Amino acid sequence: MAHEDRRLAVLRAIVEDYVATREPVGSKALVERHKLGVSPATVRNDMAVLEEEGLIAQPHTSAGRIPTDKGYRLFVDRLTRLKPMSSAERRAIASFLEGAHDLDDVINRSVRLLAQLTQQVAIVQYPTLARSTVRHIEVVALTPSRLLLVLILSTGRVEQRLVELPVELTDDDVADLRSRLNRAAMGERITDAVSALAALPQQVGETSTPTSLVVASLVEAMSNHRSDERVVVGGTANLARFGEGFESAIKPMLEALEEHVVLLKLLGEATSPSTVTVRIGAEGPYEELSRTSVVATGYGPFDEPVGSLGIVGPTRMDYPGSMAAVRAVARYVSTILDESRS
Amino acid sequence: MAHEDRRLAVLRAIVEDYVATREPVGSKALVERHKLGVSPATVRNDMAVLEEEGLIAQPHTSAGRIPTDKGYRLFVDRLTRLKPMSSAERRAIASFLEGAHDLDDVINRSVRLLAQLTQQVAIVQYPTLARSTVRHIEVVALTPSRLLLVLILSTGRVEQRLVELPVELTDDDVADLRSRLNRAAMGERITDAVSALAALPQQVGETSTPTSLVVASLVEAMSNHRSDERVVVGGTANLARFGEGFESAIKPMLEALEEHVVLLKLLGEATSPSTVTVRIGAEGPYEELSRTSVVATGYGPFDEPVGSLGIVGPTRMDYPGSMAAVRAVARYVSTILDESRS
DNA sequence: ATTGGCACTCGGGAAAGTTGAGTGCCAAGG
DNA sequence: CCTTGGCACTCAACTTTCCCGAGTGCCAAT
Repeated sequence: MAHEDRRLAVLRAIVEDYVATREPVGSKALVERHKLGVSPATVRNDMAVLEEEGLIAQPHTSAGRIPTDKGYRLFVDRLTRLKPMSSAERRAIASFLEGAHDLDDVINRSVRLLAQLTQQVAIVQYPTLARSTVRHIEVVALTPSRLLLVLILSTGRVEQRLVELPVELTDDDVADLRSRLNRAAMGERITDAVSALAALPQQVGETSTPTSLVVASLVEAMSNHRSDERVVVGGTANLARFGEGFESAIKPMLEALEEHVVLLKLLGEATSPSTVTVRIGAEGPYEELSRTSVVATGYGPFDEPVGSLGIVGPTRMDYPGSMAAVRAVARYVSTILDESRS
Repeated sequence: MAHEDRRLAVLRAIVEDYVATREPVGSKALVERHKLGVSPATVRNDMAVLEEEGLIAQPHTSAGRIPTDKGYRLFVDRLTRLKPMSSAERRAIASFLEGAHDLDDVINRSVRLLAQLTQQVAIVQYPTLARSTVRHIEVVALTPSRLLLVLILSTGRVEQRLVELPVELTDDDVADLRSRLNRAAMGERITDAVSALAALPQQVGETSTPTSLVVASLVEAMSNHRSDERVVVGGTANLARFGEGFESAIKPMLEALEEHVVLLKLLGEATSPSTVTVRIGAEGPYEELSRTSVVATGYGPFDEPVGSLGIVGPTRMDYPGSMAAVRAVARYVSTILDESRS
């Protein structure tokens, strides 16, 4: 139907205006700002229908309409044409990220960049251990009975563990241990490395104490959930900008941002690098965040995502813009990581 | 003079009440809540004097008094008796921090702890590189021409650097390099290690390219300012609690918290572990933070501080409590670090 | 020096009034 | 059957006015 189309156009207009002005939008203002080719009265009729469908609502009787969560949902699902980044923006992104060398740098720059592009709070997850492969295991004897294990992964991540041994090792023991560990685990995926390592002690058939202790510690480091939970947050100052009636939501936001577990859960839904996932308001599991939305995606080689990144902001946000920015940054991060892996 | 003493008592009472109630305190309320043994009229006279001295002020003519920055200053300098932590608190701190193993853990737990104890925003700086000694340098060949340098320091910090070489190295070359580097730098302080390393290439008199590249990279890692700038922030959610008229200050706060350089500058004044430094309001260099105070101290062995930690909050804060908490946490962190260094 | 008394100030909350954007509905016109 | 201009109605939010009472400064008495 022709009417159906126009109603959607009206919805889109409402969303766009509301996002831009932060104020309920009325029929008159709508026809003025968008050339809809119909009169306010007609728009009012359409609005009535949209309201019946639960896509928009009025804060109070004599006010304009604002989109509901459902309205935003429909908007992002069907009415959003991803606006490509301007070439200036592309260049800015590229040059900003290319200055980075080590992993920390890439991650930190990404958060800042994303926060700046979207003017929202940005979240970037460190590459998960699960997907990466072991590049090297270093064993350093701090004292004869105290070892520092350094685990170097393909993504550039470095994990460290201290092990206290009940016996003293000679330098040769250490060198032997190192080479055995590396022979078993190098190049393997974490999961495979874990099993390969687990098989080690028996294989060698020595007095298993030191080796098994070391292995246990390594396995622990590899399956360490805490490390998998590493995320970096940036652009918190943008929270203040939300202001104007959003104050009540700011506290739960700040709390969530400190709870990295929560953040990971929010990001967790979006692992595929090929899609940008949007969670709107109360769609998520957290009551307190019912007025915030999350725009996220995965990064890494697209058949094998290694992490997620995204932004968090009020439900009233610029979805097309955010989605474009999130996607763009994710792509660049993917490329950079890929280069450094070569 | 006897009057002098009472006036100070009045100032203390004003500070305490204002901190507790967040509201300007009047003469009548004062005598009711504190047994000063004098009448409101007398207190009013004292107040007039205090106001003349610039220690207190009235927001508007017919209101109670609030302390000025100068008033707080005098309060913390002369009227604060550090209240010791309760033994329950001590135990809580100890058990909370003792669960930590690696350095990251200690730092992260400390921030949380400090934020929780003070109900303010907490900042903890990573141990500076400058003071630590080199424990081990690991060289890993990722490809024949690509080295990963891992620098392990006495504080448990691990720095990594990638080096691209114009030539290819054999495993023996790498092993040789590693042992030479370690012989030169191990056990040295960063500063000494830098010079020792710088002397290396000539000493050996080889075609200096790979070695000097590696050395340059190591030196860079050691003098890396970015790493020295590492700070962790926690308890941001407490910002929301400040609320009620403090909203205008919340944005600059959030901004400052993202600018780690700023934070370091704030902490930088307080490096000695034996003193707790307090910066009140406009005493600091940042215009925007004129309504916030910093309570900080150094940690580490007291003759050789390795880092600082502290809290940031509104000028209207519980100074005695904050100072006690900051000091307590700094002490525990010092102990823990000391143990793990043994 | 301290204190009770007293006139004065003034921020801020309650009550009342005003405005105008926005709505829903209806009847007329394509 | 959809669109449109007209119209009466609603109600949040702003402005104005009013009032109260906490708090002050000053003074005269002790």
